[in-house]
Amino acid sequence: MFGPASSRSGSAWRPRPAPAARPGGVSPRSARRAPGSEVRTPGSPPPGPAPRPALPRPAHPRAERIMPQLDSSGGGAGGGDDLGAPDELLAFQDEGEEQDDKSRDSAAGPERDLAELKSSLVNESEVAAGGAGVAGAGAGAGGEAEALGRQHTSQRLFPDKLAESLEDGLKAPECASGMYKDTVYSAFNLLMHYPPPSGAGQHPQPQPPLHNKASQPAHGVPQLSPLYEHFSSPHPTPAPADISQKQGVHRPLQTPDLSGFYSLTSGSMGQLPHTVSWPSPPLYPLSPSCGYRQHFPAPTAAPGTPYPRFTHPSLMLGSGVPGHPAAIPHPAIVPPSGKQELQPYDRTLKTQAESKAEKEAKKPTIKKPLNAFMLYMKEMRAKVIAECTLKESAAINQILGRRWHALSREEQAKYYELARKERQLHMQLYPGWSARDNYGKKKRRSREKHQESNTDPGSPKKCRARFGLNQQTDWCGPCRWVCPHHYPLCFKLLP
DNA sequence: CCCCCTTTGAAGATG
DNA sequence: CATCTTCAAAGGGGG
Repeated sequence: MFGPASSRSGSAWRPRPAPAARPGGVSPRSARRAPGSEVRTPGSPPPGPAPRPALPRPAHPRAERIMPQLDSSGGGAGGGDDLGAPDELLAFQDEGEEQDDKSRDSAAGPERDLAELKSSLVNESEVAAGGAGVAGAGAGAGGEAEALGRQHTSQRLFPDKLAESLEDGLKAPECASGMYKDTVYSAFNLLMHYPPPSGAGQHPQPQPPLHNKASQPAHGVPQLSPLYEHFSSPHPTPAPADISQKQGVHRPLQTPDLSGFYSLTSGSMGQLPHTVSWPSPPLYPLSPSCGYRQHFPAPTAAPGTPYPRFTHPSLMLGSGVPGHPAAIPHPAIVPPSGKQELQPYDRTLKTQAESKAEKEAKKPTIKKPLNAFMLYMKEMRAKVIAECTLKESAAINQILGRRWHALSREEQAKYYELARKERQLHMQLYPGWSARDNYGKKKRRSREKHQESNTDPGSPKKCRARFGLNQQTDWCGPCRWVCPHHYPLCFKLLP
């Protein structure tokens, strides 16, 4: 068995994310938005993490967690038993079953049929789960609510344009099958969010300056770093940097071996052609108390120096001099806005007061390390885009989610392992960092907006309680979500 | 310009 | 302790 470990309880990895824990095949977050998905069968597990056996808590709050084990003798899920688990079956629903479900659903009405037809092209898992729900304990009104909820969700989440896009994209059988199997584990192409500080591509080929997504290759052709080129090809050729299109985050690639992450000895560094005069080792002190900032003064480099996007956190923090090339952001560190920082020339246009205020406001943000699925998405997104001619991330992510569940245990384990190393590296790079640091930076506005609104009916739970509805079988979300069953009641009672 | 959508997993917050 | 919430990536779309 394997699965992500949790530092929270110091417990073991749970076997696999159980799709059954998400009625209607939607995530908890989706469930909050999709009325029908709130319906839970009495015996069904809550959407939260499954109970896990306790393990010794690591000394460090963010200390290493137990890795997913390919060993099938692990507790709970031995051998292939998981494959027979109901929750797994849901994830592996195939086209045939989906067709049946769709046919069943199509009898509900033309309008719903249309919405279902559109949404089901991607939401097979939802449809399948809905069908399962009918057969399950939640049949009846709950199942109907769920179906209607899906309809509403589909209409809301996939307006015509997107639906058409999905239809086009999913015409390729591969896109709809959810059984993408030729996932090639490419460790180097995965994470490497925390590159060797030398910007130490083995190859001194110039890299494009930080650019926006307009300059990205169509359909997200993987942006391989020099390191990737080095490791993946005996005759590496210049390649564009691995750039986070949206945030300009440069994520050069590294060896998945953790030792490769950190053990950049002076000898190994010497082999790397420095495009900037990065300080000599130690480059990434491993001790949390090493105070690496003291070790790494801002490197000096001529303007236009290739590989300008990576820096040690300290370099980022200390690079406030306009025009100074030392402003090389670490991949995990981005301006709070999530946008690329102004280029030096732009910065010079700002007044000193503005710059000062901006500097104070724009303390760099250390991003969360990517989890296994995020790493998987990062690697496979380009493939899906190419195969399905889709561009919209929401649709692509749905496909990726299904493919993720279709992955074998071994394949998933690879990503869990990479994610574990990612966290470990992140923890060592930023010993004092906590995910709490980024809390509220995205949703603050929304939350504030909601708090300002006195008419906000609150959570579905509160909504149910307010109307005396059964928390288990009834759904009555906030009125803004327009519950097909209860919204008249909501609208009637709420101001 | 900013936020939404959509996915899973990790982890902080809350009751 | 169980549950809820937020944020990681991505990029088109919409207000």
